[in-house]
Formats: sequence, C-alpha cells, structure tokens
Amino acid sequence: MTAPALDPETRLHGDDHEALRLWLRLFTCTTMVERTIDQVLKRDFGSSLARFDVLAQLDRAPDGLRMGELSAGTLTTNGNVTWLVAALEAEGHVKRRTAPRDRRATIVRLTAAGRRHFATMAREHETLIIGLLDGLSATERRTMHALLGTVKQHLRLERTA
Amino acid sequence: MTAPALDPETRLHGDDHEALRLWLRLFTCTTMVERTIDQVLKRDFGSSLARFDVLAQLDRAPDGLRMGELSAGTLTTNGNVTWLVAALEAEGHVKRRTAPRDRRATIVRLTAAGRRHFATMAREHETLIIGLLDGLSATERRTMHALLGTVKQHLRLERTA
DNA sequence: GCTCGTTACTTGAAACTTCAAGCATTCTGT
DNA sequence: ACAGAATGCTTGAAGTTTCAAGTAACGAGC
Repeated sequence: MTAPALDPETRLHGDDHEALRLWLRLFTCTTMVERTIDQVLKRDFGSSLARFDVLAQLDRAPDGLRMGELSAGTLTTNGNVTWLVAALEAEGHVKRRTAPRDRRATIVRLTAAGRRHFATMAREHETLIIGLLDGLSATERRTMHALLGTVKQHLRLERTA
Repeated sequence: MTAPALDPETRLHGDDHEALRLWLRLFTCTTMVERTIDQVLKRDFGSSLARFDVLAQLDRAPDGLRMGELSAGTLTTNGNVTWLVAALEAEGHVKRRTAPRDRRATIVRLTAAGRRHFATMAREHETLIIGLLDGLSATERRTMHALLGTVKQHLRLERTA
C-alpha cells in the first residue's frame, strides 16, 4: 500500500479552473527536469544548476559581465549571485575585478579552467535535456516553444504593470 | 531587485539544439510564475508555495495523508516534508499522529483553522494563476496542457528506466 | 520467536537562497 | 562645487532545502 503514481496534480478538484491544471502540470514537468539536471551536475561535476547558469552566461560574454547583469539573467537575487560567484571564484572557475569606468561595479569573467569545466558540463547537460524532452516530436517542441513565448511575453507585461 | 530586459535565454548560442531553447523557455516561464506566487503568498499570508502545496494535498484528503504520500506529491524530499509539516503544526494548521495499523507511519491532517486558512489562500492563488496564464487563449492552454502531458509521461518513464 | 532485509520517518550538518540593511560610488540639479 | 538621490554590490541573519546517516517498526522465512 505504497504511494507510487502520486504527483502534484492529484490534488486537483474536478471543478478547478483549467488554468490551475495547466500551471500544476507546468510546474511538475519543470521541477522534474530541473531536479534531474541538478542531480546529474552534482553527481558528475560537484556543481549545481545555479552554478551552471552563471557559467553559461559568462561563456557567452568574452569580456565578462557585471554582477547585476548576471543576476538579471539568472532570475535570482543580487545577494545570491554574490554568493555563487564567490563560490565559483574559490573553485577557480571565475575571476572578479573592479570595473574600469565605474568603481562600484564588479566584472566577472571565466578563467581558462572555468571555460574548460563549463564546456565539459555543457556537453552532458545538452545530451541530458535532449533525452528528457524527446517525448515530444520536433513539431510539438516548436509548438510548445511558441506557446511559451506568448506566456513569457504576457508575464513580462504583468510584471511591469 | 533589478530586472531589465535580460533573461536566461540570452545565453543561447545560435547553433544550440532546439530542445535546449525549449527547456530554457520552460524554465524561465515556470520560475517567473513560481516566484510571483511565492511572493504573494508570503506577502499576504506569511506562507509560501511549499506550505501551500502541502496544505493543498491535505485539503483533498479528509482522512489525512502519511508523510511519504505528502513528499511523493510535492516533488520534494522526506526531510523537507518533515520540516514543513513541523512548521505547519507549530502554526496550528496541521496535526500529526501515529498511524493506527503501522506505528512507523505518521498521519497528517488539517485542523479546522488550517482548512479555513487554506481556503482563503486558494482563492487568491487561483485568481493569480488565471491572470498569469491568460496570455494564452483557452484553446492554446488546452494544447499546452496536452503537450505537457506527453512530456510528463515521458519523464516518468525515464525515471523508472 | 528470531534474524535479516525493508520501509517510514526524523535528525543534524551543510548547501543554498532570500531579505533587509549597509557601504561606497556615481549622477542630478542647482 | 556640492547636497541629496540613485546605483552597484556586499554583508549578515534568517529561512529553506537537501543529503547522509540514524532510529524505530514491520514482514518474510527459518
């Protein structure tokens, strides 16, 4: 009498609004993928999804990024980015320096070691994601991508409102 | 809390696999909704999304649920459920007692106060979600719900594999 | 009825995240 | 120039989540 097939959607009432059902399913899927990735990155690289996100942004920015740009890009707080970058710097993946023109700002950039480390992780990361999402056909993935685009734009408007 | 136009998708290369793009967009949308809900629940009720999830499951179970059933339903760890339920019990929303037949197990159920508290939150929660997702038409929401159903089933299979 | 393997949950430490407050620097208007 | 507001980031405390290890209870087979 165990609890095997139970999941968050179980809690829905029959008369709940369909938007709630959609949200719950969205949340479930994302969380499952997120946890899988995080666990693999931890197991194989002693890293985490949050660290990976920071490195991924820096990998795109040869000249480095300011702390504020990093936190805007990772949907997390300034304080958290400070913490993550400090950890990454202690691990030797990243280096901080004061910005030349604005001495309030800090510029973060990948070290050579950090770039190699990220490249390795990125390969496994991509393979993993492709595997997790190949329940959908390419067409279905495109449809979903488009629908989420609409959602995202709407969310962005709501937030500024 | 600064957040201009930058977002996680910014980090994508032009030649990245489309599955990566989809995942990043999925992650962004879910995180934005999740954070909005969590902030509102904190601001208006001194609660959180995690607490809400636990209460939501219990609200559906008049006879209560075991700890294991709760953690299976919330996609979180056993230890965390122990912590959450302890907090909810301290707040008077929930009550724990040993299961009658199996003395290893703990049964958790809502108190009357907890049920009222949840009902109030659920109303605002639902309104909020409906607003956040109404960037999509009803038809589009159904399409997305179906697509996510496929994803979810695939993820479930991967997990057991 | 005893022993071994399993199950259910709790615990303590560590990792991570957020929040509010703080410091230094830059910008704005005068 | 210069006061005051705004910006960029860091810090410390508190909150949350995970992980590994631990305890207690059950169950099957001898």
